Amino acid sequence: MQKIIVVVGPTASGKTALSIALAKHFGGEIVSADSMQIYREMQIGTAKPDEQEREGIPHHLMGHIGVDETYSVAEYTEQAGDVLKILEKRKVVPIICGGTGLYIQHLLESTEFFDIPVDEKIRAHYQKIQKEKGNDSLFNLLLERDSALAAHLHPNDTKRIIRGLEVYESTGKRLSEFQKESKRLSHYEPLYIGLNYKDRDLLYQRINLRVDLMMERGLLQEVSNLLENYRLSDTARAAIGYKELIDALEGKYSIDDAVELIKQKSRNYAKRQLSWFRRNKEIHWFYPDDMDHDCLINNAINLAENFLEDTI
RNA sequence: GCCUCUGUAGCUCAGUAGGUAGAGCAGGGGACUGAAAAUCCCCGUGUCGGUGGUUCGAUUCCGCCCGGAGGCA
Repeated sequence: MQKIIVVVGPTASGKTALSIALAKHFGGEIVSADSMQIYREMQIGTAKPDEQEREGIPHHLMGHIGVDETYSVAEYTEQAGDVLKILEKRKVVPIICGGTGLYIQHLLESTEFFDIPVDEKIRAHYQKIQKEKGNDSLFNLLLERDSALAAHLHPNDTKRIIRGLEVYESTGKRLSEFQKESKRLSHYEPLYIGLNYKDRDLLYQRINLRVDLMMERGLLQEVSNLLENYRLSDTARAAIGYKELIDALEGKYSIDDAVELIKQKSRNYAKRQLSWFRRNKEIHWFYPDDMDHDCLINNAINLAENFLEDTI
């Protein structure tokens, strides 16, 4: 079993600083679990730590993808698995740090990822059905083909419904079957450390402040450069802060409105992240508004120390 | 000063041909197996600006008062 320290939490909760402190203390290396920090050319808006902030700690899976490329959990799971293997051989403690719950879950939580690539043709076909006949008739198709999957999906959840239909059509097997078979014993032993604010308003204030800071650091410039020099992939374009400024640059609304929207979307996102992470009962939560910074770091280090020493 | 429009949920606004009201957004909770910074679901009592009047009953009609916007001077 490979022991792994995992730092999770909503945006702007202080994950980066904590992960670097942990890495320094244990001679560990950081494995990012962030669906947007993977992009090489996106710096400011993704709050990617620069060289100085990294304090010489190696960061894996950060900035290793071009903005013209799409990316998904599948690639992440595979690449992160490889990185963890290498770190294990080198006897280096991996510190996974990131806010993308799905990536972390697939990497660590007993889920073998099955290899069923996207089939754009099938996808388009069902999207057309959805458009012409509506959500309900699409949902009924899934009910016929994979009722177990349909049972826990809402009829409006077309994204997942289409994925279910796509898997069935391209493999002849139900997605719910794949899901059942994907359970396996994990060979990872994670220690989850979560960061959250007791006072939600405080977290939101931090988010607002950080967006202003991003603008001061030249986010607008970064976005217009990307627009001029690259063809952004759909996944890269979906990044909060980029999407809104692109729309503003294209004249849909003012830059000021875009900035407000970015704050809004970031807050909404933080809430969704929390609802994802709260589900994981193994997380040891720390609250920066309940404890001073050094104290929090020391407590986290102590927790990790016990975890790493303890050889079960 | 006169005329017109307007004041309803934190915000933007519907609405009640008189029986005390509902959407979007915000906010809260949840879901999540190859788009996940994505996508989806659930949660709406608020002196209907104030005050008098008409009425069995007014947020709705009428008067006055107080905000706001526009027009004429």
